[in-house]
Amino acid sequence: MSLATIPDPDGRQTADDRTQAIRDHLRDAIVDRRLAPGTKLTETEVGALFNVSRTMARSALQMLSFEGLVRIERNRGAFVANPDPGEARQVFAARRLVEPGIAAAACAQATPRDLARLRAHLADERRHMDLRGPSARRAEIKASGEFHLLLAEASGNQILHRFMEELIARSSLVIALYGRSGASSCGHDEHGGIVDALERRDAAAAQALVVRHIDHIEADLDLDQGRTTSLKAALSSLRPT
Amino acid sequence: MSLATIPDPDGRQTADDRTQAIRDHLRDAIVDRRLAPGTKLTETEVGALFNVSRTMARSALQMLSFEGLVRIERNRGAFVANPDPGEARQVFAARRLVEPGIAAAACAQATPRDLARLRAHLADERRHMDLRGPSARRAEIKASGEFHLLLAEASGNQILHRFMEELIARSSLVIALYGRSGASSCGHDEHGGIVDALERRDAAAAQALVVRHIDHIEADLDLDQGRTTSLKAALSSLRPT
DNA sequence: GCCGCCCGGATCGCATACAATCGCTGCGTT
DNA sequence: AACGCAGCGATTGTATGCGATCCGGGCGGC
Repeated sequence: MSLATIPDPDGRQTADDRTQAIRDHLRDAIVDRRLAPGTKLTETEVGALFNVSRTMARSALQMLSFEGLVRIERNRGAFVANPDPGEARQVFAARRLVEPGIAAAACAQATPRDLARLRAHLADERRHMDLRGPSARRAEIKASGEFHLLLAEASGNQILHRFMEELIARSSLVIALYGRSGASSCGHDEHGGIVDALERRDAAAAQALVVRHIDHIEADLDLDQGRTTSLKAALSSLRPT
Repeated sequence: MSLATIPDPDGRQTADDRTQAIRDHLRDAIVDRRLAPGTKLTETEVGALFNVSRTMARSALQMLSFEGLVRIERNRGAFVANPDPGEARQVFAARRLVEPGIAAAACAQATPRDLARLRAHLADERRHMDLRGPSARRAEIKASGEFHLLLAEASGNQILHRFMEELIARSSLVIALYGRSGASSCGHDEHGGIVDALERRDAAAAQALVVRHIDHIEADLDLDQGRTTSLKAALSSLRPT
């Protein structure tokens, strides 16, 4: 029954913000699709799951709504976001705008430490790729997202990093929703190529590779599926339980 | 004494979210420098100013901290952000990355309605430019920011629009902090040129003009002033009252 | 006289309590 | 039988209370 457990339930070790921890757990659950899009997240329920009061649950949900992973309707409650194809396209349009620039910046700014972390991450990704099955696919999506986050970190710009955090989280949700399962593993080699470009400090190449990479990810999506009617779109907002 | 008043204090007219209104008022006050950077924003005090309880004040402050306009220190309180030159540079680096792309997107997506609104805004800006004095300068900074927001709106991408909202707010703060007063009015003609390019659907020109525009804004800043020591930087975090 | 320590006030963190709102169910009416 | 409406349960919106934490000032020791 438990969705996730706080590392230290008696609440001392965790030190600073427990609400932060709740938010992270919920975000993971959403991005991993352990929480289906459209699911209602009752404040009381969330609070009970994490052994905190509604205050904290509410706070965490509000944070997630800022990130676009949760939709809050006044006097109705919070629901796991259920991005329609249009929203999905916007997410990727934003990535297409932002990420090449981040790659270029990372080319100029990346420290050896950054590069090492990227390399280490590539190894992680390869490990996930060897596995099969739905949980492996989840892990793969998550790892793939983390690569882009590391890239943003390497750019040395905290603001862009935070933007990317949001974009990656929403992308993961979109991929989980609309991804054709088949080709999603193609990403890894492209990641490697990007790191190569970074190490050569070849900004133009890095940018081009990132654009191609995003193209590939988006091409793997099936964003035309729900195109029946506007009624369907309206219904998709309801909880599928 | 009153910082700002809620349109309808008895709290009916405002309809949906009062915390939203509080956040907007505070943001305006910060961006306008009616609240000096470093000022402590006590939950109780904010609540009293807007006739709400700490709960709402806290919520509004938390939103602002997400936007980077307020810094929250655990068990200490909320303070108006006091961006150091490094942070200022990150803000503008982010804008330099994002805005040209937005301009290009706007070239492709802008509706006649968008263009009309941009034109109307240009007229507003010209009106502000004719006035002199500190309050006029504030209005000018704000109007200048709104132009970029309209541009983001014209791009048709809500996500990018929200990113720009944050960047513009932080930019306004940075300009207010580090701007040399003299040349800031140069921006207007550039705005006009950008709209011209949009109307011609000339994406390349629009991008180039936006980049030049951001260059000019940033060139007008004096980001080397606090370069004495790291001690100075540490002290700048304290409240100047 | 200077330094470190302890204590008090202020402020936040979080929980709980009360009020407002919404959707739903069941009844009465047409 | 279908529609409209009123009461009710559930859930959120908002306020307040209590304990925890941190900063600053006063006191004692060195």
